[in-house]
Amino acid sequence: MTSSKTRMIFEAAIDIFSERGFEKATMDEIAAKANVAKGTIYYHFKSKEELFVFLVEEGTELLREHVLAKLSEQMTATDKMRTIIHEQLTFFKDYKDFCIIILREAWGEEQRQRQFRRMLVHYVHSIEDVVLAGIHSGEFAETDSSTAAWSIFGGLSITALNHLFADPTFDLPTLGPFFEDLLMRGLTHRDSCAVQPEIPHEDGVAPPPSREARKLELP
Amino acid sequence: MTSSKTRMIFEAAIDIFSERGFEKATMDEIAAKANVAKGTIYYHFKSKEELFVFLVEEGTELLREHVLAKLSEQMTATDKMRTIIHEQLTFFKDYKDFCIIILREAWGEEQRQRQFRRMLVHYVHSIEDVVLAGIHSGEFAETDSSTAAWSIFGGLSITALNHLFADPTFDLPTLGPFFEDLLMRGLTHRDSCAVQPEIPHEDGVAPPPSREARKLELP
Amino acid sequence: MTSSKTRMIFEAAIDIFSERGFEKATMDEIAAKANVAKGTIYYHFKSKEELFVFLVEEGTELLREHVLAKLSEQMTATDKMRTIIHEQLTFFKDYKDFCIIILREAWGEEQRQRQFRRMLVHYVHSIEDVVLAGIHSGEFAETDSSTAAWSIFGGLSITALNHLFADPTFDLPTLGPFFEDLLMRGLTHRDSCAVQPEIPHEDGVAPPPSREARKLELP
Amino acid sequence: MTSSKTRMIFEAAIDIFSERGFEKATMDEIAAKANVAKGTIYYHFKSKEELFVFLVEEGTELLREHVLAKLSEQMTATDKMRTIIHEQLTFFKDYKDFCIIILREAWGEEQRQRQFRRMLVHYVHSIEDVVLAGIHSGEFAETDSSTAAWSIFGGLSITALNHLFADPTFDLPTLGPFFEDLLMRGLTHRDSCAVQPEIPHEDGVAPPPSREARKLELP
DNA sequence: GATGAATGAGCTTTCATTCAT
DNA sequence: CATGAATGAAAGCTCATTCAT
Repeated sequence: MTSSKTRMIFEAAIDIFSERGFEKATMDEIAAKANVAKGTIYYHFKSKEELFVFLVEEGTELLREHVLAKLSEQMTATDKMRTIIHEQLTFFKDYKDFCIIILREAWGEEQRQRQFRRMLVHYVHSIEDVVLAGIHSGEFAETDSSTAAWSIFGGLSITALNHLFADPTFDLPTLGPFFEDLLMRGLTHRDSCAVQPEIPHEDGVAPPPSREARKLELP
Repeated sequence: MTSSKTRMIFEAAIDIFSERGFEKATMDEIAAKANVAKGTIYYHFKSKEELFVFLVEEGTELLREHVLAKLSEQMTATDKMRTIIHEQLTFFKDYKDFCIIILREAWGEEQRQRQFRRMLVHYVHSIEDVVLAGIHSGEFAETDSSTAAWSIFGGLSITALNHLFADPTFDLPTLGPFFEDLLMRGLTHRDSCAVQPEIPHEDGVAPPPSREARKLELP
Repeated sequence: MTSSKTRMIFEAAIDIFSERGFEKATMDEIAAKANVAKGTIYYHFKSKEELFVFLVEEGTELLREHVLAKLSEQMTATDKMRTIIHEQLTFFKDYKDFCIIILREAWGEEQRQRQFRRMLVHYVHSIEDVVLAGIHSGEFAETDSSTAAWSIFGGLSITALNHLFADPTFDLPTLGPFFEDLLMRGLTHRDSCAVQPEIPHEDGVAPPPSREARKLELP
Repeated sequence: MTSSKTRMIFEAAIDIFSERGFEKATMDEIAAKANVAKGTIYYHFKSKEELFVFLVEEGTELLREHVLAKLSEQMTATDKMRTIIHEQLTFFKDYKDFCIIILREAWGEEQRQRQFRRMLVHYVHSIEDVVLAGIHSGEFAETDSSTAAWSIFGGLSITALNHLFADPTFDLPTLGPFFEDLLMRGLTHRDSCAVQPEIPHEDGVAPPPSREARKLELP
């Protein structure tokens, strides 16, 4: 990453890979966007695959560091989890392209895809650690921590991805509170216990607004 | 789907597409697996893309029907949600290949990918409907139903996908109870309120087994 | 040509061959236009090439008969030539598609192209016969009759073809008088001799009207 | 045309296209004849069509320049026309392949064919300009200049084409005098008026040799 | 007679990679 | 270090022809 050429290639590659996907991206296009000759890419990276793996490793590591940097020892598991949610959304907002690459290119039996999954597993383990800490501290109920961690990661990612494709300008961190609520208290959060006594089950009472109409009205 | 050749092509296509991804899959390979000549595929489907879209539409619709068929009017939203979780996992177990295709091929700006997302949106709307019904009935707390639905779909899918790649023989429905718990009551389920008194959360007491070691110990 | 199917195929083939050319025309398209199954064409014609040759032979023979039918023994060579010009133009007007096929498909070393040229040679010989008769009778000057005949045929055909592509509705026989003049008396027809004494070669005098402006003003 | 590879491809392409026609010519064949890899053609030309159009534009322009270069301001229209006839025949002799391509590939509604016709029209306009100048100067009689020009071009081309296929070694310029005569004075040339008194038109006297026998006996 | 599903050879085009400069 | 012309394997797709019904 020292040479400016390497940097330019790196950035062009993220752009092109996220836009086209690994298979459809061409070295010509990357070279053109990076303003270098095609041969130059091969001077710096052994192959298209290596370029991709390099990029994916850097990116996943960046995500991991971005999120972990915000966690401190003193936080409760709950606070850590909130932070994770918020920071992953922020990261996806800032590195939209990379977010797309992550979900698109990790699944398959190619070498680069296995490598990619290894990186994801590494990241998700960081989430799982928080889950485990929470269980251990009593904040969280006993559960399968791995499933919980992947579920959190997957829910955040797919939702983000969906939003990004539906509206590229959408501000992802906006979704944070919903995720926190859903994740910490579930769909049925009977908050302070004893609350929510008068559930208006009656038919027709305050019908839920049409799905189309109410998408995302923040409180 | 009447002709047996069409059926053979269809099945071979799922196989190959899930194994290789859309771009890497070749018509030669599909033809070979389907035991038909390459031209035969083109006799039945206009193009590789059309074959893929057909397959994806059939598959997504199958998923939707598979899940919705198990929901009945009398169920509470909570029961419906449990059913959705269980049935989606069952479907992913039975149609593993298709599950892989879903997450891998829906993200991008190609025509087939937009079409694919349209199908996913259709399915996720069905989940969202249950969320909305639950909110309406008071079973669920107010929240952004769309985010909740995508989160459920994404959490289930990515977790399933991860498991399938880690261990193709893994029995996905096993994860159901964890998801139900996580989804309905969140990480912090203080069930019956005031209950859960004797959780041995004391530090150091029965430390969670090493992450690698305990993956997925069902209760 | 007895069966109605054969006739339908024949007509569809002329349509398609003239529109697409031999190579680009497909048996599917011909079958569709003829409202028969593809196999039916092969029941009546051994191959695409045979269908084409059949059509070309019929057509060229038709042209030859169409023109020759109008020539009578009593006519002078000059009148015969006028008739040939007029009738070929009429034929090209009525069988536009075939006219296109003629010039497009006769040149090459494929079997069908040799066969096609044989047919053309046959037709051009009929023209040459009139030239020879005219020379013999003293109406025409001595010249190479073959070159004259091909020149007449080629001049008429290419001009017609050009007009047909520029304006498909153009009425070809309109061009007859120009051809007759050009052919019988040449560009420099000083009819009654003694005419044209003061050739104004001076530069710049009365510039010729713009080409675009005067196209085809009939007298 | 700078690179030697481009030149080699260009020349191979003319060869193959003229031999096979646009549709039947294959890029493999062209590559083989040019002694380059198939990919190399695509490095220099975007597509088969572009290669063809390039070749056709170069060729038609070459024909036009070849002919126009021999015309000088001082010439009379008659001399110019003689020159055009002679030079076009010379060109067709030297660039036989291209001559074949011209008449074979200009007729149709494909993009390349329209483009081709545009080039032909450009060339024929140059002929028409001479016709117009002759009419203006009084050398030529009034006539439709466009029809005359296309007629000249077509007569020359088709006749040449026919000869080339009948005998590839035939020396086209030999035909020049016949064309000049035919074109300038028509079939019925009563030359200098009153001249040509002793044309032996007596019946039976020196009957024209059988058509087959005398093809092209130059005076 | 007529059909149309099936075939596979053959085509154009793409693109990661190499290498002489 | 950097370049970009050259490569050739591989891919998607077409279509004349066949043949069982």
